[in-house]
Amino acid sequence: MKRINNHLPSLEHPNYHAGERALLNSVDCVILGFQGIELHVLLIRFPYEPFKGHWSLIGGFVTPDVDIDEAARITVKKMTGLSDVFMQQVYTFGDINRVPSERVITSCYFALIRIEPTLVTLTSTYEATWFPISQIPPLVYDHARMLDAALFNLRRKIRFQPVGFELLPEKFTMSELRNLYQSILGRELEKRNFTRKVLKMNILQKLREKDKLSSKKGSYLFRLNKKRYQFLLDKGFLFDM
Amino acid sequence: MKRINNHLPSLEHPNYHAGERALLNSVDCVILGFQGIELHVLLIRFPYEPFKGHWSLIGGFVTPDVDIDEAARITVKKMTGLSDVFMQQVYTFGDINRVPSERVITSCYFALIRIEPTLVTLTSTYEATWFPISQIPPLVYDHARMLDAALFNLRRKIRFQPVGFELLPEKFTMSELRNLYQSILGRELEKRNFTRKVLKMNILQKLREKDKLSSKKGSYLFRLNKKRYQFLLDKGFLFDM
DNA sequence: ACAAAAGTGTTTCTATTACACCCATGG
DNA sequence: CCATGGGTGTAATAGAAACACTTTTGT
Repeated sequence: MKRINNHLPSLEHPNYHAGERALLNSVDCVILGFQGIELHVLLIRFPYEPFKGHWSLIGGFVTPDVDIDEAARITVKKMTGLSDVFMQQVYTFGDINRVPSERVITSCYFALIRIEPTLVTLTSTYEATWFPISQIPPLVYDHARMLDAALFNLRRKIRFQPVGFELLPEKFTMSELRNLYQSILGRELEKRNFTRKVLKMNILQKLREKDKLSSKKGSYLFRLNKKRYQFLLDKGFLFDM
Repeated sequence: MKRINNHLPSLEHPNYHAGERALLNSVDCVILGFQGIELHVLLIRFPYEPFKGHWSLIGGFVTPDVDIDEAARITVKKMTGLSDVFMQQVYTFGDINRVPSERVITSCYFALIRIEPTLVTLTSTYEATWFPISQIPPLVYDHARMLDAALFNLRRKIRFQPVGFELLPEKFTMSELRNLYQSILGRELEKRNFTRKVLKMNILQKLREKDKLSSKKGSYLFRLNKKRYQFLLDKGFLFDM
Protein backbone atom coordinates (compact mmCIF):
# COMPACT_ATOMS: atom_id res chain seq x y z
CA MET A 1 0.00 0.00 0.00
CA LYS A 2 3.02 2.22 0.41
CA ARG A 3 3.29 2.31 -3.35
CA ILE A 4 0.00 3.96 -3.97
CA ASN A 5 1.60 7.17 -5.07
CA ASN A 6 3.15 5.51 -8.04
CA HIS A 7 -0.18 4.51 -9.36
CA LEU A 8 -2.13 7.54 -10.08
CA PRO A 9 -0.42 10.11 -12.16
CA SER A 10 0.89 12.80 -9.90
CA LEU A 11 -0.72 16.09 -10.62
CA GLU A 12 2.56 17.96 -10.73
CA HIS A 13 3.80 16.07 -13.76
CA PRO A 14 3.17 17.95 -16.99
CA ASN A 15 3.96 14.87 -19.07
CA TYR A 16 2.68 12.07 -16.96
CA HIS A 17 4.33 9.35 -19.00
CA ALA A 18 7.76 10.63 -18.14
CA GLY A 19 9.57 8.77 -15.45
CA GLU A 20 7.49 5.61 -15.73
CA ARG A 21 9.37 2.35 -16.09
CA ALA A 22 8.74 0.31 -19.19
CA LEU A 23 8.29 -3.47 -19.12
CA LEU A 24 8.71 -6.33 -21.52
CA ASN A 25 5.53 -7.49 -23.23
CA SER A 26 4.96 -10.70 -25.07
CA VAL A 27 2.18 -12.76 -26.57
CA ASP A 28 1.69 -16.50 -26.29
CA CYS A 29 -0.63 -18.36 -28.62
CA VAL A 30 -2.69 -21.43 -27.90
CA ILE A 31 -2.98 -22.78 -31.43
CA LEU A 32 -5.88 -25.20 -31.55
CA GLY A 33 -6.82 -27.66 -34.22
CA PHE A 34 -9.15 -30.61 -34.50
CA GLN A 35 -8.03 -34.10 -35.44
CA GLY A 36 -9.81 -37.40 -35.13
CA ILE A 37 -12.22 -36.97 -32.28
CA GLU A 38 -10.22 -34.54 -30.21
CA LEU A 39 -9.02 -30.98 -29.97
CA HIS A 40 -5.26 -30.63 -30.28
CA VAL A 41 -2.80 -27.93 -29.31
CA LEU A 42 0.36 -27.09 -31.19
CA LEU A 43 3.38 -27.04 -28.89
CA ILE A 44 7.07 -26.49 -29.48
CA ARG A 45 10.24 -27.39 -27.68
CA PHE A 46 11.39 -24.39 -25.74
CA PRO A 47 14.78 -23.51 -27.21
CA TYR A 48 16.57 -21.84 -24.29
CA GLU A 49 18.07 -22.73 -20.98
CA PRO A 50 17.09 -23.43 -18.30
CA PHE A 51 13.97 -24.91 -19.89
CA LYS A 52 15.50 -26.05 -23.12
CA GLY A 53 13.64 -29.02 -24.46
CA HIS A 54 10.51 -28.58 -22.36
CA TRP A 55 7.23 -28.14 -24.14
CA SER A 56 5.90 -24.64 -24.58
CA LEU A 57 3.29 -22.53 -26.25
CA ILE A 58 4.39 -20.42 -29.13
CA GLY A 59 5.09 -16.79 -28.40
CA GLY A 60 6.96 -13.67 -29.27
CA PHE A 61 7.75 -10.25 -27.94
CA VAL A 62 5.65 -7.20 -28.64
CA THR A 63 7.77 -4.60 -30.36
CA PRO A 64 6.96 -0.89 -30.29
CA ASP A 65 5.81 -0.82 -33.88
CA VAL A 66 3.18 -3.59 -33.86
CA ASP A 67 -0.27 -3.77 -32.34
CA ILE A 68 -0.52 -6.45 -29.73
CA ASP A 69 -3.10 -8.35 -31.81
CA GLU A 70 -0.79 -8.19 -34.77
CA ALA A 71 2.05 -9.58 -32.69
CA ALA A 72 -0.13 -12.59 -31.98
CA ARG A 73 -1.01 -12.97 -35.65
CA ILE A 74 2.62 -12.75 -36.66
CA THR A 75 3.47 -15.50 -34.22
CA VAL A 76 0.81 -17.79 -35.65
CA LYS A 77 1.89 -16.99 -39.18
CA LYS A 78 5.50 -17.71 -38.37
CA MET A 79 4.55 -21.04 -36.88
CA THR A 80 1.99 -22.28 -39.35
CA GLY A 81 2.25 -20.06 -42.40
CA LEU A 82 -1.40 -19.14 -42.01
CA SER A 83 -2.90 -15.67 -42.13
CA ASP A 84 -6.56 -14.82 -41.63
CA VAL A 85 -6.84 -17.13 -38.71
CA PHE A 86 -9.63 -16.80 -36.17
CA MET A 87 -7.94 -15.46 -33.05
CA GLN A 88 -9.06 -14.13 -29.74
CA GLN A 89 -7.35 -12.58 -26.79
CA VAL A 90 -7.83 -14.68 -23.69
CA TYR A 91 -6.14 -13.05 -20.74
CA THR A 92 -3.09 -11.06 -19.79
CA PHE A 93 -0.76 -12.55 -17.22
CA GLY A 94 1.25 -10.02 -15.30
CA ASP A 95 2.43 -11.39 -12.01
CA ILE A 96 5.88 -10.25 -11.03
CA ASN A 97 7.52 -13.62 -10.93
CA ARG A 98 5.67 -15.59 -13.54
CA VAL A 99 8.89 -15.67 -15.54
CA PRO A 100 11.67 -16.08 -13.01
CA SER A 101 14.44 -14.27 -14.81
CA GLU A 102 12.62 -11.16 -15.94
CA ARG A 103 9.40 -9.19 -15.55
CA VAL A 104 7.37 -9.99 -18.62
CA ILE A 105 3.71 -9.21 -19.15
CA THR A 106 2.21 -11.74 -21.50
CA SER A 107 -1.10 -11.63 -23.30
CA CYS A 108 -2.46 -15.03 -24.18
CA TYR A 109 -4.42 -15.61 -27.38
CA PHE A 110 -6.05 -18.63 -28.86
CA ALA A 111 -6.06 -19.37 -32.56
CA LEU A 112 -8.42 -21.80 -34.27
CA ILE A 113 -7.05 -23.41 -37.38
CA ARG A 114 -7.92 -26.17 -39.78
CA ILE A 115 -5.37 -28.95 -39.76
CA GLU A 116 -5.08 -29.71 -43.42
CA PRO A 117 -2.76 -32.00 -45.33
CA THR A 118 -0.95 -28.99 -46.74
CA LEU A 119 -0.27 -27.49 -43.34
CA VAL A 120 3.41 -27.30 -42.56
CA THR A 121 4.49 -26.34 -39.09
CA LEU A 122 7.96 -25.54 -37.86
CA THR A 123 8.72 -29.11 -37.09
CA SER A 124 12.39 -29.13 -37.92
CA THR A 125 13.54 -26.19 -35.83
CA TYR A 126 11.13 -26.32 -32.93
CA GLU A 127 9.75 -29.84 -33.13
CA ALA A 128 6.28 -28.33 -33.36
CA THR A 129 3.88 -31.12 -32.41
CA TRP A 130 0.12 -31.50 -32.04
CA PHE A 131 -0.98 -32.80 -28.64
CA PRO A 132 -4.51 -33.92 -27.85
CA ILE A 133 -5.85 -31.80 -25.04
CA SER A 134 -6.38 -34.87 -22.89
CA GLN A 135 -2.64 -35.59 -22.96
CA ILE A 136 -0.72 -32.40 -22.44
CA PRO A 137 2.87 -32.76 -21.27
CA PRO A 138 4.31 -30.48 -18.59
CA LEU A 139 4.74 -26.98 -19.93
CA VAL A 140 7.22 -24.20 -19.20
CA TYR A 141 6.43 -21.20 -17.00
CA ASP A 142 2.70 -20.65 -16.57
CA HIS A 143 1.77 -22.03 -19.97
CA ALA A 144 -0.42 -24.72 -18.45
CA ARG A 145 -2.50 -21.98 -16.86
CA MET A 146 -2.67 -20.20 -20.18
CA LEU A 147 -3.88 -23.31 -21.91
CA ASP A 148 -6.54 -23.80 -19.25
CA ALA A 149 -7.64 -20.20 -19.60
CA ALA A 150 -7.84 -20.53 -23.38
CA LEU A 151 -9.91 -23.70 -23.20
CA PHE A 152 -12.18 -22.22 -20.57
CA ASN A 153 -12.65 -19.19 -22.74
CA LEU A 154 -13.37 -21.28 -25.81
CA ARG A 155 -15.87 -23.43 -23.95
CA ARG A 156 -17.73 -20.39 -22.86
CA LYS A 157 -17.53 -18.61 -26.16
CA ILE A 158 -18.82 -21.56 -28.10
CA ARG A 159 -22.13 -21.31 -26.29
CA PHE A 160 -22.73 -17.88 -27.75
CA GLN A 161 -21.07 -18.24 -31.09
CA PRO A 162 -20.48 -21.50 -32.93
CA VAL A 163 -16.83 -20.79 -33.61
CA GLY A 164 -16.25 -24.49 -33.98
CA PHE A 165 -16.55 -24.24 -37.73
CA GLU A 166 -13.19 -22.48 -37.80
CA LEU A 167 -11.68 -25.81 -36.82
CA LEU A 168 -13.36 -27.94 -39.45
CA PRO A 169 -12.64 -28.28 -43.14
CA GLU A 170 -15.05 -26.62 -45.52
CA LYS A 171 -17.03 -29.82 -45.86
CA PHE A 172 -17.63 -31.97 -42.84
CA THR A 173 -19.97 -34.63 -41.54
CA MET A 174 -22.39 -34.31 -38.66
CA SER A 175 -20.33 -36.79 -36.67
CA GLU A 176 -17.22 -34.69 -37.05
CA LEU A 177 -19.09 -31.65 -35.85
CA ARG A 178 -20.46 -33.53 -32.90
CA ASN A 179 -17.07 -34.97 -31.99
CA LEU A 180 -15.63 -31.50 -32.08
CA TYR A 181 -18.27 -30.16 -29.74
CA GLN A 182 -17.86 -33.11 -27.44
CA SER A 183 -14.14 -32.54 -27.24
CA ILE A 184 -14.49 -28.83 -26.60
CA LEU A 185 -17.23 -29.17 -24.02
CA GLY A 186 -15.78 -32.28 -22.47
CA ARG A 187 -19.02 -34.24 -22.38
CA GLU A 188 -21.13 -36.48 -24.53
CA LEU A 189 -23.85 -35.02 -26.68
CA GLU A 190 -26.77 -37.17 -27.72
CA LYS A 191 -26.60 -37.88 -31.42
CA ARG A 192 -30.22 -37.25 -32.39
CA ASN A 193 -30.74 -34.18 -30.28
CA PHE A 194 -27.48 -32.70 -31.48
CA THR A 195 -28.36 -33.19 -35.13
CA ARG A 196 -31.81 -31.79 -34.68
CA LYS A 197 -30.60 -28.75 -32.82
CA VAL A 198 -27.89 -27.91 -35.30
CA LEU A 199 -30.13 -28.37 -38.31
CA LYS A 200 -32.86 -26.23 -36.81
CA MET A 201 -30.55 -23.26 -36.91
CA ASN A 202 -30.41 -23.41 -40.67
CA ILE A 203 -26.76 -22.56 -40.82
CA LEU A 204 -25.78 -25.75 -42.57
CA GLN A 205 -26.18 -26.70 -46.17
CA LYS A 206 -26.52 -30.43 -46.75
CA LEU A 207 -24.55 -31.54 -49.78
CA ARG A 208 -25.29 -34.43 -52.09
CA GLU A 209 -21.85 -35.85 -51.51
CA LYS A 210 -21.09 -38.44 -48.93
CA ASP A 211 -17.94 -39.06 -46.99
CA LYS A 212 -17.19 -42.76 -47.12
CA LEU A 213 -14.09 -42.82 -44.95
CA SER A 214 -15.75 -43.30 -41.62
CA SER A 215 -18.31 -45.93 -42.48
CA LYS A 216 -19.54 -48.25 -45.16
CA LYS A 217 -22.82 -46.52 -45.47
CA GLY A 218 -21.16 -43.14 -45.80
CA SER A 219 -22.34 -39.93 -44.21
CA TYR A 220 -23.53 -36.76 -45.81
CA LEU A 221 -21.25 -33.78 -45.95
CA PHE A 222 -22.37 -30.35 -44.82
CA ARG A 223 -21.11 -26.90 -45.47
CA LEU A 224 -21.58 -23.74 -43.40
CA ASN A 225 -24.01 -21.21 -44.85
CA LYS A 226 -21.90 -18.18 -44.11
CA LYS A 227 -24.55 -15.59 -44.86
CA ARG A 228 -27.04 -17.08 -42.47
CA TYR A 229 -24.31 -17.67 -39.92
CA GLN A 230 -23.26 -14.02 -40.05
CA PHE A 231 -26.87 -12.93 -39.81
CA LEU A 232 -27.37 -14.93 -36.64
CA LEU A 233 -24.09 -13.70 -35.20
CA ASP A 234 -25.19 -10.13 -35.67
CA LYS A 235 -28.35 -10.95 -33.78
CA GLY A 236 -26.17 -12.32 -31.00
CA PHE A 237 -27.86 -15.68 -30.86
CA LEU A 238 -27.21 -18.52 -28.49
CA PHE A 239 -25.94 -21.89 -29.58
CA ASP A 240 -26.72 -23.92 -26.55
CA MET A 241 -25.60 -27.50 -26.60
CA MET B 1 5.17 -9.36 -42.55
CA LYS B 2 8.71 -8.12 -42.88
CA ARG B 3 8.87 -7.96 -39.12
CA ILE B 4 8.33 -11.62 -38.53
CA ASN B 5 11.87 -12.17 -37.45
CA ASN B 6 11.42 -9.99 -34.44
CA HIS B 7 8.67 -12.15 -33.15
CA LEU B 8 10.03 -15.49 -32.43
CA PRO B 9 13.12 -15.58 -30.31
CA SER B 10 16.07 -16.08 -32.56
CA LEU B 11 17.86 -19.27 -31.81
CA GLU B 12 21.24 -17.62 -31.68
CA HIS B 13 20.37 -15.57 -28.64
CA PRO B 14 21.49 -17.22 -25.42
CA ASN B 15 19.42 -14.81 -23.31
CA TYR B 16 16.40 -14.22 -25.44
CA HIS B 17 15.12 -11.33 -23.35
CA ALA B 18 18.15 -9.26 -24.16
CA GLY B 19 17.70 -6.71 -26.86
CA GLU B 20 13.91 -6.58 -26.62
CA ARG B 21 12.35 -3.16 -26.26
CA ALA B 22 10.26 -2.54 -23.20
CA LEU B 23 6.91 -0.74 -23.29
CA LEU B 24 4.77 1.24 -20.91
CA ASN B 25 1.98 -0.70 -19.24
CA SER B 26 -1.00 0.64 -17.42
CA VAL B 27 -4.30 -0.46 -15.96
CA ASP B 28 -7.65 1.29 -16.28
CA CYS B 29 -10.53 0.44 -14.00
CA VAL B 30 -14.21 0.54 -14.74
CA ILE B 31 -15.54 1.04 -11.24
CA LEU B 32 -19.18 0.05 -11.17
CA GLY B 33 -21.78 0.68 -8.52
CA PHE B 34 -25.54 0.47 -8.28
CA GLN B 35 -27.75 3.38 -7.32
CA GLY B 36 -31.48 3.82 -7.67
CA ILE B 37 -32.48 1.63 -10.57
CA GLU B 38 -29.32 1.90 -12.60
CA LEU B 39 -25.70 0.84 -12.81
CA HIS B 40 -23.26 3.71 -12.43
CA VAL B 41 -19.61 4.18 -13.37
CA LEU B 42 -17.14 6.24 -11.45
CA LEU B 43 -15.32 8.71 -13.70
CA ILE B 44 -12.75 11.39 -13.06
CA ARG B 45 -11.65 14.53 -14.81
CA PHE B 46 -8.50 13.76 -16.73
CA PRO B 47 -5.85 15.99 -15.21
CA TYR B 48 -3.42 16.54 -18.10
CA GLU B 49 -3.26 18.31 -21.40
CA PRO B 50 -4.33 17.94 -24.07
CA PHE B 51 -7.37 16.23 -22.56
CA LYS B 52 -7.45 18.09 -19.30
CA GLY B 53 -10.99 18.29 -18.00
CA HIS B 54 -12.40 15.50 -20.16
CA TRP B 55 -13.93 12.53 -18.41
CA SER B 56 -11.86 9.44 -17.96
CA LEU B 57 -11.65 6.07 -16.31
CA ILE B 58 -9.33 5.72 -13.41
CA GLY B 59 -5.95 4.23 -14.12
CA GLY B 60 -2.35 3.95 -13.21
CA PHE B 61 0.93 2.64 -14.51
CA VAL B 62 2.20 -0.82 -13.83
CA THR B 63 5.53 -0.61 -12.07
CA PRO B 64 8.10 -3.40 -12.12
CA ASP B 65 7.46 -4.39 -8.54
CA VAL B 66 3.69 -4.96 -8.62
CA ASP B 67 1.57 -7.65 -10.19
CA ILE B 68 -0.75 -6.31 -12.82
CA ASP B 69 -3.81 -7.35 -10.79
CA GLU B 70 -2.38 -5.57 -7.80
CA ALA B 71 -1.86 -2.43 -9.84
CA ALA B 72 -5.57 -2.48 -10.60
CA ARG B 73 -6.43 -3.02 -6.94
CA ILE B 74 -4.19 -0.19 -5.89
CA THR B 75 -5.92 2.10 -8.33
CA VAL B 76 -9.34 1.23 -6.95
CA LYS B 77 -8.10 1.61 -3.40
CA LYS B 78 -6.62 4.98 -4.16
CA MET B 79 -9.86 6.15 -5.68
CA THR B 80 -12.37 4.72 -3.24
CA GLY B 81 -10.44 3.66 -0.18
CA LEU B 82 -11.78 0.14 -0.62
CA SER B 83 -9.81 -3.09 -0.50
CA ASP B 84 -11.20 -6.57 -1.05
CA VAL B 85 -13.24 -5.44 -3.98
CA PHE B 86 -14.54 -7.89 -6.57
CA MET B 87 -12.44 -7.25 -9.66
CA GLN B 88 -11.94 -8.89 -12.96
CA GLN B 89 -9.66 -8.37 -15.89
CA VAL B 90 -11.61 -7.52 -19.01
CA TYR B 91 -9.26 -7.04 -21.91
CA THR B 92 -5.86 -5.69 -22.82
CA PHE B 93 -5.71 -2.90 -25.36
CA GLY B 94 -2.45 -2.70 -27.23
CA ASP B 95 -2.85 -0.92 -30.52
CA ILE B 96 0.09 1.23 -31.46
CA ASN B 97 -1.72 4.52 -31.56
CA ARG B 98 -4.44 4.15 -29.00
CA VAL B 99 -2.69 6.80 -26.94
CA PRO B 100 -1.40 9.33 -29.43
CA SER B 101 1.67 10.54 -27.58
CA GLU B 102 3.13 7.25 -26.49
CA ARG B 103 2.90 3.49 -26.90
CA VAL B 104 1.05 2.26 -23.86
CA ILE B 105 -0.44 -1.19 -23.35
CA THR B 106 -3.39 -0.97 -21.03
CA SER B 107 -5.23 -3.76 -19.28
CA CYS B 108 -8.80 -2.91 -18.44
CA TYR B 109 -10.45 -4.22 -15.27
CA PHE B 110 -13.87 -3.83 -13.83
CA ALA B 111 -14.52 -3.46 -10.13
CA LEU B 112 -17.90 -4.02 -8.48
CA ILE B 113 -18.47 -2.01 -5.35
CA ARG B 114 -21.26 -1.16 -2.98
CA ILE B 115 -22.05 2.51 -2.97
CA GLU B 116 -22.54 3.16 0.71
CA PRO B 117 -23.10 6.36 2.64
CA THR B 118 -19.62 6.10 4.09
CA LEU B 119 -17.96 5.82 0.70
CA VAL B 120 -15.68 8.73 -0.03
CA THR B 121 -14.22 9.12 -3.48
CA LEU B 122 -11.56 11.49 -4.68
CA THR B 123 -14.03 14.19 -5.43
CA SER B 124 -11.95 17.20 -4.55
CA THR B 125 -8.86 16.48 -6.62
CA TYR B 126 -10.33 14.61 -9.56
CA GLU B 127 -14.00 15.49 -9.39
CA ALA B 128 -14.76 11.80 -9.19
CA THR B 129 -18.40 11.43 -10.19
CA TRP B 130 -20.88 8.59 -10.61
CA PHE B 131 -22.53 8.48 -14.04
CA PRO B 132 -25.48 6.23 -14.87
CA ILE B 133 -24.49 3.94 -17.71
CA SER B 134 -27.26 5.31 -19.87
CA GLN B 135 -25.69 8.78 -19.74
CA ILE B 136 -21.98 8.50 -20.22
CA PRO B 137 -20.19 11.65 -21.34
CA PRO B 138 -17.47 11.55 -24.00
CA LEU B 139 -14.37 9.87 -22.64
CA VAL B 140 -10.66 10.30 -23.32
CA TYR B 141 -8.65 7.97 -25.54
CA ASP B 142 -10.35 4.59 -26.00
CA HIS B 143 -12.05 4.60 -22.64
CA ALA B 144 -15.49 4.37 -24.19
CA ARG B 145 -14.42 1.12 -25.80
CA MET B 146 -13.12 -0.08 -22.47
CA LEU B 147 -16.37 0.70 -20.77
CA ASP B 148 -18.27 -1.15 -23.47
CA ALA B 149 -15.98 -4.13 -23.12
CA ALA B 150 -16.40 -4.13 -19.36
CA LEU B 151 -20.19 -4.01 -19.57
CA PHE B 152 -20.25 -6.67 -22.24
CA ASN B 153 -18.07 -8.83 -20.06
CA LEU B 154 -20.23 -8.24 -17.00
CA ARG B 155 -23.40 -9.04 -18.91
CA ARG B 156 -21.98 -12.30 -20.03
CA LYS B 157 -20.44 -13.18 -16.72
CA ILE B 158 -23.61 -12.58 -14.82
CA ARG B 159 -25.26 -15.44 -16.68
CA PHE B 160 -22.77 -17.88 -15.24
CA GLN B 161 -22.19 -16.36 -11.87
CA PRO B 162 -24.57 -14.04 -10.07
CA VAL B 163 -21.90 -11.47 -9.29
CA GLY B 164 -24.59 -8.86 -8.92
CA PHE B 165 -24.61 -9.32 -5.17
CA GLU B 166 -21.25 -7.57 -5.03
CA LEU B 167 -23.09 -4.42 -5.99
CA LEU B 168 -25.83 -4.61 -3.40
CA PRO B 169 -25.73 -3.88 0.31
CA GLU B 170 -25.78 -6.86 2.62
CA LYS B 171 -29.55 -6.64 2.93
CA PHE B 172 -31.62 -5.85 -0.10
CA THR B 173 -35.12 -6.24 -1.45
CA MET B 174 -36.21 -8.36 -4.35
CA SER B 175 -37.05 -5.21 -6.30
CA GLU B 176 -33.56 -3.86 -5.85
CA LEU B 177 -32.12 -7.11 -7.11
CA ARG B 178 -34.43 -7.09 -10.07
CA ASN B 179 -33.66 -3.49 -10.92
CA LEU B 180 -29.99 -4.30 -10.81
CA TYR B 181 -30.39 -7.18 -13.19
CA GLN B 182 -32.53 -5.12 -15.48
CA SER B 183 -29.93 -2.41 -15.62
CA ILE B 184 -27.08 -4.81 -16.27
CA LEU B 185 -28.91 -6.81 -18.90
CA GLY B 186 -30.61 -3.82 -20.43
CA ARG B 187 -34.08 -5.33 -20.58
CA GLU B 188 -37.15 -5.80 -18.45
CA LEU B 189 -37.54 -8.89 -16.34
CA GLU B 190 -40.98 -10.09 -15.37
CA LYS B 191 -41.52 -9.61 -11.64
CA ARG B 192 -43.09 -12.94 -10.72
CA ASN B 193 -40.86 -15.09 -12.85
CA PHE B 194 -37.78 -13.30 -11.64
CA THR B 195 -38.69 -13.82 -8.00
CA ARG B 196 -39.50 -17.44 -8.54
CA LYS B 197 -36.30 -18.16 -10.38
CA VAL B 198 -34.09 -16.46 -7.84
CA LEU B 199 -35.78 -18.09 -4.89
CA LYS B 200 -35.60 -21.52 -6.45
CA MET B 201 -31.81 -21.33 -6.32
CA ASN B 202 -31.92 -21.21 -2.55
CA ILE B 203 -29.12 -18.72 -2.34
CA LEU B 204 -31.17 -16.10 -0.56
CA GLN B 205 -32.20 -15.94 3.02
CA LYS B 206 -35.45 -14.11 3.62
CA LEU B 207 -35.26 -11.90 6.69
CA ARG B 208 -38.07 -10.89 9.01
CA GLU B 209 -37.25 -7.23 8.50
CA LYS B 210 -38.92 -5.08 5.94
CA ASP B 211 -37.62 -2.12 4.05
CA LYS B 212 -40.25 0.58 4.22
CA LEU B 213 -38.55 3.20 2.08
CA SER B 214 -39.88 2.18 -1.27
CA SER B 215 -43.51 1.52 -0.40
CA LYS B 216 -46.08 1.77 2.30
CA LYS B 217 -46.52 -1.93 2.60
CA GLY B 218 -42.79 -2.44 2.86
CA SER B 219 -40.84 -5.21 1.21
CA TYR B 220 -38.92 -8.02 2.77
CA LEU B 221 -35.17 -7.85 2.94
CA PHE B 222 -33.00 -10.71 1.77
CA ARG B 223 -29.45 -11.68 2.42
CA LEU B 224 -27.13 -13.84 0.35
CA ASN B 225 -26.48 -17.30 1.75
CA LYS B 226 -22.78 -17.31 1.04
CA LYS B 227 -22.21 -20.98 1.73
CA ARG B 228 -24.84 -22.11 -0.70
CA TYR B 229 -23.70 -19.49 -3.19
CA GLN B 230 -20.13 -20.74 -3.04
CA PHE B 231 -21.31 -24.30 -3.35
CA LEU B 232 -23.20 -23.52 -6.52
CA LEU B 233 -20.30 -21.52 -7.90
CA ASP B 234 -18.02 -24.48 -7.47
CA LYS B 235 -20.49 -26.55 -9.41
CA GLY B 236 -20.33 -23.92 -12.15
CA PHE B 237 -24.04 -23.38 -12.31
CA LEU B 238 -25.96 -21.18 -14.67
CA PHE B 239 -27.99 -18.23 -13.53
CA ASP B 240 -30.05 -17.65 -16.58
CA MET B 241 -32.35 -14.65 -16.51
C1' DA C 1 -24.93 -62.48 -43.65
C1' DC C 2 -22.97 -59.47 -40.57
C1' DA C 3 -20.54 -55.67 -38.66
C1' DA C 4 -20.33 -50.75 -38.26
C1' DA C 5 -21.73 -46.34 -38.40
C1' DA C 6 -25.66 -43.34 -40.22
C1' DG C 7 -29.93 -41.68 -39.80
C1' DT C 8 -34.48 -40.77 -38.05
C1' DG C 9 -39.67 -40.03 -34.72
C1' DT C 10 -42.11 -39.99 -30.64
C1' DT C 11 -42.96 -39.46 -25.88
C1' DT C 12 -41.95 -37.48 -21.39
C1' DC C 13 -40.76 -34.08 -18.68
C1' DT C 14 -39.14 -29.75 -17.32
C1' DA C 15 -38.70 -24.88 -17.77
C1' DT C 16 -40.44 -20.65 -19.54
C1' DT C 17 -43.77 -17.53 -20.44
C1' DA C 18 -47.88 -14.97 -19.90
C1' DC C 19 -51.31 -13.47 -17.28
C1' DA C 20 -54.54 -10.85 -13.00
C1' DC C 21 -55.70 -10.31 -8.64
C1' DC C 22 -55.25 -9.47 -3.52
C1' DC C 23 -52.32 -7.42 0.30
C1' DA C 24 -50.65 -4.08 3.60
C1' DT C 25 -49.94 0.42 4.76
C1' DG C 26 -49.20 5.60 5.05
C1' DG C 27 -51.14 9.44 3.95
C1' DC D 1 -60.50 5.20 1.70
C1' DC D 2 -57.44 5.10 -1.79
C1' DA D 3 -53.04 5.13 -4.07
C1' DT D 4 -48.75 2.65 -4.16
C1' DG D 5 -45.72 -0.84 -4.69
C1' DG D 6 -45.45 -5.80 -2.76
C1' DG D 7 -46.53 -10.27 -3.24
C1' DT D 8 -48.37 -14.66 -5.11
C1' DG D 9 -50.77 -19.16 -8.29
C1' DT D 10 -52.01 -21.29 -12.47
C1' DA D 11 -52.51 -22.61 -17.14
C1' DA D 12 -50.45 -22.85 -21.82
C1' DT D 13 -46.47 -23.45 -24.49
C1' DA D 14 -42.00 -24.54 -25.97
C1' DG D 15 -37.84 -26.75 -25.59
C1' DA D 16 -34.83 -30.41 -23.79
C1' DA D 17 -34.01 -35.01 -22.74
C1' DA D 18 -34.53 -39.79 -23.16
C1' DC D 19 -35.33 -43.48 -25.69
C1' DA D 20 -34.63 -47.92 -30.00
C1' DC D 21 -34.98 -49.32 -34.29
C1' DT D 22 -34.02 -49.26 -39.45
C1' DT D 23 -30.77 -48.24 -43.27
C1' DT D 24 -26.79 -48.87 -46.13
C1' DT D 25 -22.95 -51.16 -47.80
C1' DG D 26 -18.10 -53.10 -47.69
C1' DT D 27 -16.17 -57.16 -46.46
